[in-house]
Amino acid sequence: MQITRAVEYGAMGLICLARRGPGETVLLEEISQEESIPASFLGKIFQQMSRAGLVRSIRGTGGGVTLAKAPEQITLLEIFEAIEGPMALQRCLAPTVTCERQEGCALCGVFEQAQDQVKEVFGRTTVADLLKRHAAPGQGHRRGGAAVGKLSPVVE
Amino acid sequence: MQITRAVEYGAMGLICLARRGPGETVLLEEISQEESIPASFLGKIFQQMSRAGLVRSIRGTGGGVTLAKAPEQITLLEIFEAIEGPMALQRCLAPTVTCERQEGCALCGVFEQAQDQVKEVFGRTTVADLLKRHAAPGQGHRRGGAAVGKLSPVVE
DNA sequence: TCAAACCGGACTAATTCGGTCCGATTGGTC
DNA sequence: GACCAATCGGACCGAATTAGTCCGGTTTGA
Ligand code: FES
Ligand code: FES
Repeated sequence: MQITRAVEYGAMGLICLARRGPGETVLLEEISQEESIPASFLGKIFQQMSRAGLVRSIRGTGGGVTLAKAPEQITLLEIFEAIEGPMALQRCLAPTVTCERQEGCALCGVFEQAQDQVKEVFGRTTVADLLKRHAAPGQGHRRGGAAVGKLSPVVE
Repeated sequence: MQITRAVEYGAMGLICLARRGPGETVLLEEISQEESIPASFLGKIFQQMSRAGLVRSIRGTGGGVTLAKAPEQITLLEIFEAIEGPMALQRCLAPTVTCERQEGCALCGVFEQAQDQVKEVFGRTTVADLLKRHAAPGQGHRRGGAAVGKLSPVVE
């Protein structure tokens, strides 16, 4: 039950791309080195993000990848779904379901609530946000985090 | 990135147990059949929930398992963590971290927000809630669910 | 003492994850 | 047109995780 490396790498890749000027094309190899992500794996990931329309990729000499939209327009949810497909926190929330029970099942109702929350967080977080927060170091995120029942006020 | 069967089965098992009278001991075999969960797997799962103090298990003739607390006192979060250990939606949120980056990393900050939301949902949902919703069939949960940006008002 | 039940750990099969490899394709450059 | 630079696409592979199974051990009631 963990976010995969692919998504993590994908997001890092886009942040790295957004850090450059807008519309700049960068070699995959360069991103790979900068973020220490295996180049061939990163290639795969960018392929998927390209198909999803998040980046544009240019082949041939002088090619590379560019953001296809402004960093403020690319959400983490899009990145996630570009790479993993539709989010399904539990098997019964997937497009094709294999579980009997189904109708009137309480359990997947809760899972769906949880999933909607995750989607909401991912959906409101853009690459620009990530970049901005990345640029401002100092206080790491760890262990000051809101515990259950005391949510961190992130937006407003 | 999915909730495991073990957690799903664990929750179903407890719901099944709660459906009986309070303090009633039930055979694992019985739960297994009722919920069509492999008996030996279910045994494993109840072992872990027993160690976590969610159920009490009685061996020997006439044994079985009972809820160790009232259904209103057992949250889905407890079930989850009894079975899976501490929740970590991403590797950097785990107790022992293997990722460089760490301090000032924007990405896992977002993941932690998402995780806190999930914990909040799971933490407020008890076995009693699940049972109640399970008992009231009719409207399944599917596809009426809140989309991003329009959260379902569950508790207030 | 015997059988009913859970306990505990070792084991296994299937699936997913985290990549690698390589040939094909596309586009510049000379 | 030859050649090189880059991504594309799919096949492949090893490791880890998931989803169980098995079996001998222990506890307990009859
Ligand atoms: S329908 Fe499969 S767990 Fe609810
Ligand atoms: S510290 Fe590992 S992804 Fe943020």
